[in-house]
Amino acid sequence: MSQDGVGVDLETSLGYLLKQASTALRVAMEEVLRPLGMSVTHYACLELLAQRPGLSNSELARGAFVTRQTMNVLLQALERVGHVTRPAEAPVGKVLPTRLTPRGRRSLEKATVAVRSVEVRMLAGMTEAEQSDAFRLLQSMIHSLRDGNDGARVVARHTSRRARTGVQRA
Amino acid sequence: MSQDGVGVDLETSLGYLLKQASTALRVAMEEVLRPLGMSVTHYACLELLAQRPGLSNSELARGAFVTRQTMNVLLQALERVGHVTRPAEAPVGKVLPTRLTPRGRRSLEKATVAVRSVEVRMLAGMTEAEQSDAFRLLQSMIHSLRDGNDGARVVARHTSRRARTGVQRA
DNA sequence: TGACTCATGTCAGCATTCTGACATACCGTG
DNA sequence: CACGGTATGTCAGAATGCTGACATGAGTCA
Repeated sequence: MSQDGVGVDLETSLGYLLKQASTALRVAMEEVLRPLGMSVTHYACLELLAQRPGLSNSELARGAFVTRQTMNVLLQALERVGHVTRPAEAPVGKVLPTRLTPRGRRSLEKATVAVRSVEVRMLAGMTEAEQSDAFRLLQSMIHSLRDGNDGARVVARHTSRRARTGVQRA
Repeated sequence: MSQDGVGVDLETSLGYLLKQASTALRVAMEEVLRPLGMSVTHYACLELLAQRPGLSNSELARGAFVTRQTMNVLLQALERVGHVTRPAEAPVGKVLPTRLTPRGRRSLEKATVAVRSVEVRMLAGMTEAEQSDAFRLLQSMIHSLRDGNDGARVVARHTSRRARTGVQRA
């Protein structure tokens, strides 16, 4: 209906398109993961652990793009159902290295297949060369956003820890 | 730290990179929007209304990638502070066309500048041609994900629901 | 015209994630 | 060694978005 002639730049905005793509991907993943009783963050956590055994809570959080608090509650749940294990005491410092249990690994396997199929579908219609291009271009955007910062010297970024204080909503 | 030799495919996954890029963009936007007391969804709503006056609640929801319920509470808040207006009664059907007030428009203008700067930063280091490539590739991914579906006829999904009649297009 | 399907607006309850805060452990520098 | 700076794990409360559900209006088809 609203087909106006204005140079609506949402239609031409890469940022908007990026959000759209990411949303489509998330939805598609939720779709195939739901039957397995698994959320995207849930899957990301397991996949990270499979590929890098012994990651800590904080490292997992960064890898899954959530706060370490959020990852912590997820890990506690996963521990309860026996998908991961953490030592009762930290071998060094406070860092608790997490590992998949055989059971967790089996659970992951089904999920990996499902997720892989989504990624394959997403890449359908793109040549190898185009996939490489996409990879390179996305990396460029990420890099520019991360440290191509204006004035505000971002040093830490826990996960996104600029956080002045909460947003005062309208 | 954990730099194992395993062919860690999270490092080469376009899906993972897409999420990373989208997260970086969201964080960057929140950063510049926070001083203005505005969230990303909040901004998206105003921007949509500026470019397509008279959009309905549901159309705005689809355009901002949230459910219509979520958009509804946002609109009520925006109405309360006088940034948008909706007729008390629907001119036709149940659809309430929403419009920006002058005040809402002023509020948007500042935000637009801020957001534009983020997008410019994100595109820094990319040529025009590369930006076009990125656009085309993202569109391809979105399209493949949306209807390149495998048998599983999922209908549910308030948000990306069909949307033949809405903002969607492309 | 009546039945059916679909989209919309909205209320209410629930889930997930986030922000705030605290204690603690490591590391570099003076 | 003491100290400031940074990271970590974790608990608790708050915000944000989502699912469920309902009534209503419009379009379609027989």
